[in-house]
Amino acid sequence: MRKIAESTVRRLSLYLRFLEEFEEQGTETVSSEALAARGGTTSAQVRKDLSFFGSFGKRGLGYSVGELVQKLREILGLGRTYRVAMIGAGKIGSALVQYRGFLQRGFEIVAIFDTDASKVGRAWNGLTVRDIRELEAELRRQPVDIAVIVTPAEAAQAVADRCVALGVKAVLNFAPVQLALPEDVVVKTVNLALELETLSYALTNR
Amino acid sequence: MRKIAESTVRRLSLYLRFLEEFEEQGTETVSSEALAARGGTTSAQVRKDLSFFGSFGKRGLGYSVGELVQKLREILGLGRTYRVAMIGAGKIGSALVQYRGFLQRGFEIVAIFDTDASKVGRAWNGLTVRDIRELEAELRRQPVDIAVIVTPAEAAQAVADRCVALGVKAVLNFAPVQLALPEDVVVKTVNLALELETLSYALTNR
DNA sequence: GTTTGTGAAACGATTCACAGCT
DNA sequence: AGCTGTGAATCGTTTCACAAAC
Repeated sequence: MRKIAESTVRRLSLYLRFLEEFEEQGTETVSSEALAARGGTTSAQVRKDLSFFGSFGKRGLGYSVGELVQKLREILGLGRTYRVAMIGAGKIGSALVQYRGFLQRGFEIVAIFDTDASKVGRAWNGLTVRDIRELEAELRRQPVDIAVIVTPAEAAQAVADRCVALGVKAVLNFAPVQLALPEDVVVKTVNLALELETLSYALTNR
Repeated sequence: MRKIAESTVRRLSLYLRFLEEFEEQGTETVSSEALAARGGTTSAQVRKDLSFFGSFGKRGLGYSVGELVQKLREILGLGRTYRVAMIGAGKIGSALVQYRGFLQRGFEIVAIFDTDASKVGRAWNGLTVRDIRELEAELRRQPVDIAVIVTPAEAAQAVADRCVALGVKAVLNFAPVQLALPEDVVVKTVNLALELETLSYALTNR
């Protein structure tokens, strides 16, 4: 498949959210204009984004909400369940484990790891926190698709390497470091410091 | 000042992180090539990014680490402290309040709000959780620069509007909604569902 | 009449490549 | 000799504008 820009994929994900809202409200048909208004973009952008994957609309009419939801789920690969390992059972890990949106969108947390002896053995949302030393044994027993890394900065690279060695092909990284991983592994880093500093920049320069 | 791309600002923030590491290691001088290697970009990119703000290097030599750190802090507006209100005292809010990086970079949380009566009155990291009904009174007594929104999706827009009415000029939004705010207000949204879906897309299309 | 789908044009960001300074 | 700073060239994304479909 032709290479699609990350910005396009992010917008598709947004469109899906809006379409689900329209669906709940019982709206059956939506124009690129309406979708654009909801998402702060332009109708041409919406149409171009969709056009990379096919033509899903009817001229003069717009898009069937249900059909487009279906198509977007397919495009984004949301038709299946992803198995997720959470690495780090600190505050953020704990918040993520309880985040409904995870399961709602088909991301199932199947294991949690930590180094801290006082956390190991505790039950979290029905899952037992395991010692990080059991990572290899556990992920061989039940492989995962995605590793969510919520460790301190110093531990992140090493633990990511171990996950990759175990066949993990996608990493969602909350540790404030730039992970160096093979390029066939997808890495998304959420870096709070970065977000704060772009806010700071914007506040300063206006 | 000339409009600078968001991607540029994010890279500057990354460079700053790397330079601080170099500083700790006692490195005094760094080339655009070295910075680029650390950050996964190119030397030309580094030089171009910096050139928007001045010329900080010495030809034939590179950049003084200490000087460049200083300059970047200035550019990013990190020379001051920002006062932050946390709105929502759920799991994520609680994780953020304890996040060291906040204070470390000059972002001081001065108030926490929630609707939940069982949370109101509790002390969190030395701060008392207040009833959201006190938002106006409290933010008038001690104005803040930034509101961090960690409420459920349904509550986010209304609470953001109230903050903006109180003069808040920057919002960091963790609620999974697209906030509609006046364009002189800077909004950064961290949307976990979006990150997961871009991972899903990348896993599917390769 | 309305709205899509899409080439073409405009715009913006990155990379190239080299003159100029140390 | 080495490395920056920056115009020019390239590449990628967004916007325009209109013919085609309903």
